[in-house]
Amino acid sequence: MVCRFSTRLLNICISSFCKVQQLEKAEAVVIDGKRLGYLPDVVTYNTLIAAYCRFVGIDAAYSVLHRMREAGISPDVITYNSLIAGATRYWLLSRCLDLFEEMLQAGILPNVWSYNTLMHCFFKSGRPEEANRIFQDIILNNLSPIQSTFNIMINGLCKAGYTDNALMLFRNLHRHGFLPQIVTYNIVINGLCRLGRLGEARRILKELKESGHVPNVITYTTVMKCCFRSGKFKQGLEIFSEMKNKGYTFDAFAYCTVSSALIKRGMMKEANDCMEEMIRTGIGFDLVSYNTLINLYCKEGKLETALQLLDEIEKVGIEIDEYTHTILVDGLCKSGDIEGAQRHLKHMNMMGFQSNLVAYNCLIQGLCKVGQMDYATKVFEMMELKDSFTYSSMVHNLCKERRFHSASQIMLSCIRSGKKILTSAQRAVLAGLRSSGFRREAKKLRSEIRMAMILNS
DNA sequence: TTAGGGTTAG
Repeated sequence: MVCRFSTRLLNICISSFCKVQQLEKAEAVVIDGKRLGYLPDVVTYNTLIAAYCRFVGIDAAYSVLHRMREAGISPDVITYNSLIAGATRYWLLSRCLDLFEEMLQAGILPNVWSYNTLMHCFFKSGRPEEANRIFQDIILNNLSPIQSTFNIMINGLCKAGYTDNALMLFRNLHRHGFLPQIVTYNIVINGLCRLGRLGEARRILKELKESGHVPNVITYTTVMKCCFRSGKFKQGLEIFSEMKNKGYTFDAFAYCTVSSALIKRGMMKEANDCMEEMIRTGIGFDLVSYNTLINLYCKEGKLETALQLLDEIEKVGIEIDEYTHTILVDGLCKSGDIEGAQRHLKHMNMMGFQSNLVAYNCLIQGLCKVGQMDYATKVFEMMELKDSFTYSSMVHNLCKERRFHSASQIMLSCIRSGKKILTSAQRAVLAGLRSSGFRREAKKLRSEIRMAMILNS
């Protein structure tokens, strides 16, 4: 009895350290506990696995699983749920599915959280139809959905571009016997803010307050980000200041948001001050904080310092992600080291990063900037996945080189594929054709654009 | 134990 009570205390202590990202201290408690005769149990290992997934990486979490098995403790449904959530965090869909299968093979019955996590994983991997199938299974097969089931669904729908369906589900929550939680409100506000639907977001924020909830740190960060995104820079900074007064700047989120907004506006000194303030406050650095700092160094032209920081991240044991790589590819391009950027992109591909679209867009920009337009065209043609950025960059840069016919072809293929192109890019092509004596072609292009838009609507 | 906020390209 005494031992069980102490192990429970031990686990509470470990959990507290894990929550504030102090994994070394959590491990030290495990060691001390063992020395005193209190052996770690399944809760101890589950807590550590969840923390390693969150703050370090999936491989580190697997080594805890290995230690757990060596200690003769069998993983349970919570262990698997944590690992599946960890794999989701790192975009490893096939690993999620393997883990789910492994759990079934081990005779462990999945609970509603296992399904929730799998649903989240499908959404994150860009497979909303499969996520919806799981959601329907949960509802129709009476697998006792919980509030989180709906939160994950609403969030997934928003992120997958089905914001209006998400809003419908949000409005119909009561039919399933639930009321929106603060989390639900935050999800919907964020979904609307991302689309620039500020008026509706404001209305939901009003509803949140009227329903007796108090906006929390996440509501604040969401609204602040929304201000920066919609050009209301001063208002964003005012929210940051209010957050400080309320004690809502206890983690890295607000600092990273503000620093990045300052970097985008070229306010490097202020961005530096912001990150330094975060360091002074004693907030631990996670991957996003490191990425923000690397971006700051890159934009200041301090490539060496940025690369030194990479070593530091490696020493801490954090696995870098596609953001880190993309920031470096962009930094290398902007410093004129195109070969270095290409090498890095190749390395990124070899590492199996599939979300490399932004990195390729950076390379195209970099090549255009150093006048290698033909090479940029080759890269453009080779790219399997392209977005509005890719097309707009190509069109703008071709126009700069007065290659208006090539620009008009690329612009048309963009519009025909249903993607938007910057209005400024459209104007540049049309004006370029006209000014270089191709008035008839410009007129024809205008009607082709109109036709493509009608066919896509 | 799990869900919501922060980091990249014009």
